[in-house]
Amino acid sequence: MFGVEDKSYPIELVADFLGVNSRTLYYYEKFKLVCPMRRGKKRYYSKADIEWLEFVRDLMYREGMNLKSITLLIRRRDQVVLSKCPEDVLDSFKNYLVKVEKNLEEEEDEE
Amino acid sequence: MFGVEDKSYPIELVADFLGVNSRTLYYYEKFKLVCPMRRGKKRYYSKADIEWLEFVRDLMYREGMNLKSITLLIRRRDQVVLSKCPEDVLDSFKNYLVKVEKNLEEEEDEE
DNA sequence: AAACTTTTTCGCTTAGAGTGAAAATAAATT
DNA sequence: AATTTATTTTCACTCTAAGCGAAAAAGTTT
Repeated sequence: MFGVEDKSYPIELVADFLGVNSRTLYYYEKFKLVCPMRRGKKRYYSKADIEWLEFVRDLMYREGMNLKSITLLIRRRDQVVLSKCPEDVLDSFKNYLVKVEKNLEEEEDEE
Repeated sequence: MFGVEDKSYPIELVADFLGVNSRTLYYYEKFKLVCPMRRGKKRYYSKADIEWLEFVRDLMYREGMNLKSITLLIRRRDQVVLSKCPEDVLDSFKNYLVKVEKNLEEEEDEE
């Protein structure tokens, strides 16, 4: 996919690979759809991050979903849609999902 | 909910009840989100139609989902989201869903 | 067929998603 | 540490989806 294991990649490279603008990735981050590792201010995307973003991108571009729908499915741990995401990617994203859910419970508490 | 069993209601009344414009209901129909019975050209919404529309409206207004996402979940018979819809409403909507899926398979064939 | 409804079409508005360009900040290099 | 280079952030703009107002067209009713 991008060569070596456990490497991480700068935003511009990832954006190119995904075929989106880097500003789009910043935008997704605001919606907690991704959370790249940071050294200082600079972002580093892992392989799992990138595959996750591919998955998100497809939901948006291929299927026409919007951001809110995707975050809703994440929060409800939706099987039907999320299961289309590669097992290992979802695994490595799980910790992050938990973190996100906790934050969401604090901010707004419905459900 | 609206009184008597097995009755049906004209679009303006339903729109009022749901708190949306009747044009919105025509709009949803284009996206195959609802399919009211028709006598001639005139539409008649059943109780199940109305409850289904309430469900859809909440997904859109409360959760911020878009139409494409909802139709995707329907096509994938998504449990997590669709299960929030009353059993009986979903039941009476099932025949319609099957019909919708068949049409979709003819038009575009992916999946 | 006149009066009244419902449907359809056209065009406008608002908000979400995405991006370009430049300003601000950080990182790297000499 | 000062200059160059890269990244982040902000601002403003575009494009499309969702929704609705108003009027024209088609249907119903009496």
